[in-house]
Amino acid sequence: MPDEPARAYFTLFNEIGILAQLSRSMFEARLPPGMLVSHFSVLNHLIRVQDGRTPLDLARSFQVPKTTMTHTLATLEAAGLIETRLNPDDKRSKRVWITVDGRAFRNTAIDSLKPDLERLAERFPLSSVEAVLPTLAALRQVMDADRAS
Amino acid sequence: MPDEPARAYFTLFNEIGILAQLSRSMFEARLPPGMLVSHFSVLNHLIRVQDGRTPLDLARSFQVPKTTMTHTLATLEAAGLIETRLNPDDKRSKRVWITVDGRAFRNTAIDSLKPDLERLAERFPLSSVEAVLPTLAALRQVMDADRAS
DNA sequence: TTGACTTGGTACGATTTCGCACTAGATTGT
DNA sequence: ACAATCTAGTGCGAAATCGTACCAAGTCAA
Repeated sequence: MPDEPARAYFTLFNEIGILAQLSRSMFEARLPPGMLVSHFSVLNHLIRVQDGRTPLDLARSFQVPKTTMTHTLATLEAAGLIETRLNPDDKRSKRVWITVDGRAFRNTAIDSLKPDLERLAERFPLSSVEAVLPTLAALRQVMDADRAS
Repeated sequence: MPDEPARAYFTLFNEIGILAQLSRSMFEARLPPGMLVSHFSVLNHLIRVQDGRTPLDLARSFQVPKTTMTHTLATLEAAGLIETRLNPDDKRSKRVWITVDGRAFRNTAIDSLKPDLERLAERFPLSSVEAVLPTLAALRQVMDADRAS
């Protein structure tokens, strides 16, 4: 691969990294102190996708090591936002459930983020989001598959 | 803002976060043990943009707190990949220079990443990169400007 | 059934990342 | 000139993240 295309891929990943950083700051500025995007994302995922997933499931969804997920879940459970129950089907594993408090927390967080999104939407319209999302999702799928192999 | 558009923005940031995670893993698998993307990125930036930047400059470029950059630079300097000199124009600040070893390290890293990029390019062509890059850059600019205000 | 192997989860320690508080040097207004 | 303010950088402590090693439960094959 010649230098020029390689550079384009580097630039893409660089841009993605900085955007992840920027969105992280934006989100965390609105979350209560001590709450991080990692916590919010798990709660959001439990509602969006479904309750009752295993920790390993969640780790894979977010592409983080399972030890990281153990730690994140412990924090969420200590805060009463989730609860874990043993999985009767497989005694090695747990299942994670969001609590009433967890649901409320997630909804409040979303509400307090909306002003930021609205401001953002003025300069980066929904149509642009829809323009890039499929391509990014495709990239994710490719990288995901490659990683698994 | 109704729920539906809000969800699209959430999905976008979720996708960006996971992609950042995936590219991080991909890069770090090729870097020597102990070397992280944060280190590589700084070296790359010093070559791409220019030597002789101040730590604060770099922190802003990567959107990380300045204490984080202090730590990253200390690690790089301990490894002999950069050196810092006092800035005669402003005695509060330093300037960061990449060393010969640093340059070599960065070039080696890029070479060892190329196979991954080539494999990626088979399924996610350069044209797709070029399709999303301008939009992502625009999003970055908008968020950057918003943050500064 | 039993031994080899795989899978889900955690304990532990190292490192990164980050917020807060502080110092030294620069800048601004009067 | 000089006090108030701002800026660059670091020290320190807390938390997140992650790799390694480990244990318990499940699977598979002979």
